[in-house]
Amino acid sequence: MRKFKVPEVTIFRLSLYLRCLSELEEEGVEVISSAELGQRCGINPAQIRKDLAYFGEFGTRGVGYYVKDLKEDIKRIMGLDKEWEVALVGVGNLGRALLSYQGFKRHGFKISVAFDKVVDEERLSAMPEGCTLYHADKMVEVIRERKIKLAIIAVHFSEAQKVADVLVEAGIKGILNFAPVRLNVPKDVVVRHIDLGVELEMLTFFLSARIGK
Amino acid sequence: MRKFKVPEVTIFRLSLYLRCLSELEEEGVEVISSAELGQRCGINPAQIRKDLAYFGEFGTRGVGYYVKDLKEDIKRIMGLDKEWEVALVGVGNLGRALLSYQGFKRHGFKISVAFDKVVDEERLSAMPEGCTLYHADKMVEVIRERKIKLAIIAVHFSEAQKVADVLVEAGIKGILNFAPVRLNVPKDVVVRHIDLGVELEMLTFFLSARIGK
DNA sequence: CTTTTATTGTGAATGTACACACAATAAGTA
DNA sequence: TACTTATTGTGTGTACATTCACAATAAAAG
Repeated sequence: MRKFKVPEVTIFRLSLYLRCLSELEEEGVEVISSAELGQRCGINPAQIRKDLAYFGEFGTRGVGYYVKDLKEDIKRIMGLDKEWEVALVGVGNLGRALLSYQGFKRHGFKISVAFDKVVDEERLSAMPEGCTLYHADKMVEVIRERKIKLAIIAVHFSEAQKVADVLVEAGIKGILNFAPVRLNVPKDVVVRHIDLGVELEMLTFFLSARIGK
Repeated sequence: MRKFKVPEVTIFRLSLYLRCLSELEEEGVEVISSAELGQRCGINPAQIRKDLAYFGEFGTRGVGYYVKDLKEDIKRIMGLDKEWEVALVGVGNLGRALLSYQGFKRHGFKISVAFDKVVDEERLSAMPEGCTLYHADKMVEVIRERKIKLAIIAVHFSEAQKVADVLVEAGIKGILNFAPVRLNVPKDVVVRHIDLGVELEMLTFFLSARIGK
């Protein structure tokens, strides 16, 4: 396990590098320098090297990085060398959108169970191959049974904290939260928060400053 | 207009303060100190004061901040003292989820037009009150006509850049992008990027480091 | 009107992240 | 094997962000 603290932005950028490397691999590029990679993903080459240096030495001096190897290394660093099962809570509009999002698979994620207070034909028909819908009452049981560690909260904000509590009880260790609420969880549980309102508000700030609408 | 550069995190936090202040107002709290506000939203009180100091003096020494006033001030700072019309491009699963998201209204946003390559009964029936669906060909015309400045891209990644180009042509100045692609736009256009894949990958990094699955 | 109290606004200190510049070094070439 | 070339890995300086600590000051109390 790592000894030194790695900045969060570094992890964020690793994920960008990974996407870029996948593209390069598809294009048939075998070797790339930090300079070229930096160009492609809009990041300073020194930054890339520093980011990677937190985890070891992956390049070859005078040559660069072998695309395939670096991709595998970053995947391993980020824990993406195996598939992750994900539990989805809330099969409303957003939940269904997430279920149909094809991008997860490419990243090695699979929503294999979904939960809702209501189990009806509409929701059942939204389930893709390999994903089972359960009543919300079954959350602890099913998640424990399947040893799932990742969950997505896509319920109304008034219920988000309650859901989070149940997920923690069920053994979930990482939560992606779409509800506009700061979740209270034990510190061994990691939460990432996607807040559409905040994102739009940040846009309007920059716009007002510029166009002075 | 502001003379000094304001860090992006400060804008992010202003948005948090705003939400917190709205909650306080609903609870009937009239005055709050930076210490209490900091407690509530998990931010150092000195940080809050510094953030606000970029824009002026809003508190009363020995007393604190008047909730209602500060809320209005932050709204004004962020350009949220008027309603913003938003154009949505892509009425697939994600687009429909966004159309039904009630949170936007609370923040003063209104999706008033939507565009898709396909205009069929399924999509038309997803339109809420006050939102019109147009064929994608009408983008430039409608957006210019209505002088809309904000747009959300919720199309397949293979089309995102093309859509962005059209939006820029139509006069859009702020884009919220859900497609996993770094958009290329003129520098007077602001883009915020929501990348589900990256968010999940960041989770697995922290998890792997902890539970070493 | 003066003193006390509470809390802001801010200069200075600390901590963190970024970018530069170069020594270290792997591979290719003579 | 020695030399050249390209590019990494990293020590160092700089810029930026956060936190501390206190002087400034508004309101309340005497």
